[in-house]
Amino acid sequence: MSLRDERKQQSRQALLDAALTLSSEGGRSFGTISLREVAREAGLVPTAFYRHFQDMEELGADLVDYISGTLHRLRMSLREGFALSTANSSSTASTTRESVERFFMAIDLQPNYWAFLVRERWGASVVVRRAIDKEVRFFTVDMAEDLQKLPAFKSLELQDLSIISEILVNLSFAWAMSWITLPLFDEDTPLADKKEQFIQRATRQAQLLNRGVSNWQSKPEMISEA
Amino acid sequence: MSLRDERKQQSRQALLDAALTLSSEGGRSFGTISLREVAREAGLVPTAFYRHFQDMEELGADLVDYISGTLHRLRMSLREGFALSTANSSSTASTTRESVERFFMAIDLQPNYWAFLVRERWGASVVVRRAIDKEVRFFTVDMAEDLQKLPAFKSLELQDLSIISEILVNLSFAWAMSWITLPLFDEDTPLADKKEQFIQRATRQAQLLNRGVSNWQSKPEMISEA
DNA sequence: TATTTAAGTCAACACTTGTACACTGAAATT
DNA sequence: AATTTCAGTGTACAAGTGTTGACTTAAATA
Repeated sequence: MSLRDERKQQSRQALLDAALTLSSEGGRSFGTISLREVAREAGLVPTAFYRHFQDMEELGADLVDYISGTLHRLRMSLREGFALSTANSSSTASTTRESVERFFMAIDLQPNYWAFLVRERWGASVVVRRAIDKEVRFFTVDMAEDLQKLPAFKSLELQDLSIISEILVNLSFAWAMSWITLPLFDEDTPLADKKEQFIQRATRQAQLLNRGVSNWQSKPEMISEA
Repeated sequence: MSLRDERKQQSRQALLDAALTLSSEGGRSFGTISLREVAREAGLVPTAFYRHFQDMEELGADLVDYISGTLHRLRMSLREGFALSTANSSSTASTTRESVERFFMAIDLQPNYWAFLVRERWGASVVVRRAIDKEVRFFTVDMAEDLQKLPAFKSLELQDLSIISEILVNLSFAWAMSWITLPLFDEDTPLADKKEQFIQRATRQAQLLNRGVSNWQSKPEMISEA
């Protein structure tokens, strides 16, 4: 890569980072930040923005791609986490709890990334929504394929695994955002206590899902559709 | 109520409706609409806004209250729906499907209301977020109390019912928004087909949850925490 | 009937916004 | 060494923003 291209890439990244930073700080979202703000935060003049993106919509879509790529590693830990909790029939409550904890620890590594995806999944920009929707679909499919490789899920069809993955993804998004916004509310309760309580709740929810999965085909007449 | 108060109430309602309308139309959200826009849409001059609300934040919080009140009836149908599908152990797949269909029909009655709550749950305004969070909490508690009255849930503790309700609420929000945005994507597939497919997916997910609930206490040693 | 109250109006303010256009200057190419 | 490319600059403009203060005017009160 040439020197000029390298510098251009740096500016581009600065704009992406600026957009993420601004849409993450208190009480904002991607739809409320302006082109000028982003350029200012990136240390550029407003008109320089157009050298990298046609408009804010395009930046938004590219930001989704960037975030998705970075979160690939975190997907892995999420998969491993759920895998551990359901790999064998003798799974205990403590292993489920561990995987839930691992999930929240993964979120704490890049909370802004998760917050952006969850917030903008139904946010203002149509382009961004489409990009995230695509990513969620990939996420769901990947997880279904991974689950299929596990002993406990061998008997299930890929279609059913996709259903399970969809629940997991939707719940994960809700959990992630609740987890991130925990420090914001009820400032009278100690944060550590709130975290512990929340982990317990999420763990129980995961256990309930496990029950559903383990008994998925035990009464097949209830599954068949008319 | 005096004539003057009555007219004031009308203007107030016009402002609330305007805000909901504007934040519902294509590619917008509450954080992106301006005070002047709302006043204009309501047929008022910008400065008249201040006779009703201190700022947009206050309008947002009041709008959440208004929407929540109106959706009370829809809560009922959702409760009845899930109740029907889990009231007895001989529940079939078709009754689950019916309750899921009833849920989506309820959403179609006031899609804007649901969209507002789901979109702004993690949206830009902190005040609105707090208001919706409070409402979600009420929703969850109400549902837990209702479930407790049902035969199939009698053996469960209120705490566990709250866990189940939390899953249901989070999934319902995700379902609702996916349902509402169905017409927006993949315009090559017929809408009716997409709806049918989505209902089937949601139905299966609900069935999986039912399995989890029915087997919740069958292996109590797995529930106990360390 | 005379007075008060307050929802809605009007004009003006300081400010931010997106974008067009002509420009500079260093890196890349010839 | 001369020329081209192009990321970044500076200026400018029309349009929109929240909020101010003084005003009208019809309903409520006295």
